[in-house]
Amino acid sequence: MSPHENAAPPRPLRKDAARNRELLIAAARTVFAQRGFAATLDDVAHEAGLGVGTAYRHFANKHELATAVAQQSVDRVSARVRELLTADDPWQAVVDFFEFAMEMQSQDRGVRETLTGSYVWEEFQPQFNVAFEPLEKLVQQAQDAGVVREDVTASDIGVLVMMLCALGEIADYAHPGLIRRYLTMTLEGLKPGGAPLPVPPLDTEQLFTTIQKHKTAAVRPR
Amino acid sequence: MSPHENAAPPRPLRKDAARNRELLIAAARTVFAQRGFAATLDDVAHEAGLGVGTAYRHFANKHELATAVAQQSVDRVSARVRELLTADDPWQAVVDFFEFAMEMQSQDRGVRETLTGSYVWEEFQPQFNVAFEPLEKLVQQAQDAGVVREDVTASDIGVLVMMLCALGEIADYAHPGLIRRYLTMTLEGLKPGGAPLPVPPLDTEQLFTTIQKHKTAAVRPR
Amino acid sequence: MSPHENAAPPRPLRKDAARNRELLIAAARTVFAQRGFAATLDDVAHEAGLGVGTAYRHFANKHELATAVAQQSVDRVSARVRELLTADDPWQAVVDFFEFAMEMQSQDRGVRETLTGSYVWEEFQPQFNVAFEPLEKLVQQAQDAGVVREDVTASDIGVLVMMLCALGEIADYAHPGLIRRYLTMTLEGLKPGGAPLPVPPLDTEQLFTTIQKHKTAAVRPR
Amino acid sequence: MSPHENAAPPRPLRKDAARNRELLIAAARTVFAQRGFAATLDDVAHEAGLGVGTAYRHFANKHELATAVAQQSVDRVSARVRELLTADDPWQAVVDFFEFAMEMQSQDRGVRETLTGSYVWEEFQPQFNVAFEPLEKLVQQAQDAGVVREDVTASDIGVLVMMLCALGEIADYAHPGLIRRYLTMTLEGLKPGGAPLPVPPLDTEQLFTTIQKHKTAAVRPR
DNA sequence: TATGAATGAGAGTTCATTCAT
DNA sequence: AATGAATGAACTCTCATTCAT
Repeated sequence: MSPHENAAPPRPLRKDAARNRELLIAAARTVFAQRGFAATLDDVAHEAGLGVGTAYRHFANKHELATAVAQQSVDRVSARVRELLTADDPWQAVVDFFEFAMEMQSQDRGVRETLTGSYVWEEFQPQFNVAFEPLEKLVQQAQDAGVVREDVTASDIGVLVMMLCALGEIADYAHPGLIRRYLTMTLEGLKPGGAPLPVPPLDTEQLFTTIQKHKTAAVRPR
Repeated sequence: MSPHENAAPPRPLRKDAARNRELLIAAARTVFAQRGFAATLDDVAHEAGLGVGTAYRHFANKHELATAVAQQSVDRVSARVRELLTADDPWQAVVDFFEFAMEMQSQDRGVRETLTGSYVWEEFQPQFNVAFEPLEKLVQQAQDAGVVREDVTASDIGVLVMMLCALGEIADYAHPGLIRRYLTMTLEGLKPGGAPLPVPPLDTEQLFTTIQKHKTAAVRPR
Repeated sequence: MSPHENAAPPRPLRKDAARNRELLIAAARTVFAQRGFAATLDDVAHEAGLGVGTAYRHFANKHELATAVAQQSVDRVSARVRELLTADDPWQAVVDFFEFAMEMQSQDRGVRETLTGSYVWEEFQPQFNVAFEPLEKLVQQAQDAGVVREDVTASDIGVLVMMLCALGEIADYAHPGLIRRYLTMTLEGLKPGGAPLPVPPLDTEQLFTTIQKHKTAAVRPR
Repeated sequence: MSPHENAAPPRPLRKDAARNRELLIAAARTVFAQRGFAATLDDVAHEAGLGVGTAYRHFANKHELATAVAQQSVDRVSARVRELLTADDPWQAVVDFFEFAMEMQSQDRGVRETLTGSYVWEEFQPQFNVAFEPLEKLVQQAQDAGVVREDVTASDIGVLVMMLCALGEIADYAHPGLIRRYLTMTLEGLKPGGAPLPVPPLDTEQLFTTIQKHKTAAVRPR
């Protein structure tokens, strides 16, 4: 690289710009975690020690920033699932996955609002798929081991996590731990030997699209 | 005896006014059902073919109208539970109760937002209790018949319904019927013989209070 | 030393923002001067060539802007009183003070509404006191010279100004100058030798509090 | 009068209608006295035990009712002045007039708002004149007795009363009696021997018109 | 005729987004 | 590139006045 770089600005992202992006996402996580997506972008920007304008330089609008936050969360889930793929006990791996997801949401109202579909956005899809691939393997392993009913899919797990998050959204603040009661019941439903499921599951694509559709109806950006 | 009668309405309400009140609640149900409680009172009023002022004559504010809508829904649930108390098959009664609740929420985003706690209000408590009393009996009957695990309570049913509603909120519009898949799984979790539940349930009062607290954090009336 | 400096403005305020703030206060003075505090903040903002939102960026609400306007007026009075303290003729200084106050109010319905107590606010008190200190000296000087009756206080002057303003409020627009007629009569009442005053005056604090109380009853901010 | 009166309805006012009119004015006096003209016509009507509609049957709008109230007040003043015309001591008569007016306003915020010009209306004029005629005589008597300066008129008295009322509006609630202090000073200004008045007074007509103009600017009926 | 329900323009305030500095 | 000031549509709620019952 020549030292005359002023001549060629189009580098992907200047170092401080990249840093600001991360600052913003971190601030957004903090703020959204506490007050949900109802929080102001002004608040997020100031939490990051930046101006609103800067936020808009990095993210087209509030939803995009929210999506970025959500993506990071999903990335963390992805990573965890991949770890769990190498676990010894396939059933425990499934349980651990649920517990990890519960742990995440219990800390973060933004995550809950995301998983409950109040606020996701189109650009979200890639990460979504990335997370579901290993989850499918995790489920398959458990099914191969005969500890999870055959007719259950990764998208079912996604749905069940979301339902549990809905509870977390309401009860976790006042009664942390309560969610474990319903997690236990939910896990019962995954074990083999239950009544046949009357309706086929969504595939990953459908699940994503469905959440999309919902949010579009729910939130109208100005 | 309607549970509302303790309220002792100061005057019987003029015939047209009573009709408009109903019109407003109906309109509110329609509008809130489609667009959630984010919808404007203006919209509700116009859906009812009335002016905003009229809405404000009947309801002190948006929350009160929302509460009225929610109360009607809860009343319908109450009534249904009481019917089911006389059913022959106690398990089927429980299933029917879930299906009724699902049917209701599937039609109505307002109901879902109510059950998910985004928008309930203090005055709501009496109805809430009225609905839970017979539900406790329903659970007891099923437990006496040995078809529901002993450690499950009415408040658990409430929580599970709420979780299923969260799914309805997202998926029902695009995939009506999908919810039956997860209802089936959920019901598995109620059957006797499952793993012990690691955490005690909330009692009815706690459940109500918890939903209250949540909503207070989420929605700030002006 | 300006009396405002204790306030310690967090930041020096960007140049354009500072200008807009002044524009707003100026516009507010103009608009409130003509139409009183009943005028809309929308109107004020547009008079300033700005949007409402801008007004709300600078002032938390209408009252705060009104207070800012009122403070400027009181500051002008303060300054004038201080000047008059050095005048040669103590009686003429008192007269000049009244005339200055009349001149001010005659131009400005906002000032009148302030002095008549329709719209003052808590934060206003410091300025109020700052204005009354030198006024007390002015009165004392006149009493030492034997041209004002001994039992009269600065708060009396305040009250009399207010009463004259009430007249200005009604008559000044149509009959500018008329107020001088009643000012003359009022001044007669200040001269030594009159009938004893049957009731003690308020002190400065009481006067302020009284105006406060009144306004609180009259105006209810939302 | 024939007993067949149903045949001829166009009598000036049916007895109960007349009674309702009085009920309304009485209620308006009560309500306006306490809360000023900011009070709702609904409130006035209910205070009278009637519906708003009835209020509108008797008075074209809020202002007209306010005017009716004001008229009664002025009538009471008129009557009192006429009484005082026969008093022995012409100076005391003037003093008594002021005291009567102060007494009235001290009880009634509506009166104050009327006399301060916040809320009078066109139809008011006749009563206004009726009140001023005897007042002129009262002043003349005092001047003939040499106890009031020659260049003072009835309209001056009106103006001074109004100014004192402005004080009452602010201070009377918290400091009843304080007004007597300023009444004393005001009366000093009326005694012969003062500095010449630099501006001629308004005549009654002008005074009325001036108050009119003011109010038109101040209050904009919708 | 009396009632009180209905109306709707308007007020104060918020906040996502734009844009001048 | 970063800032934060400006914008204005939108939202909730009030109340003088009208009108159906």
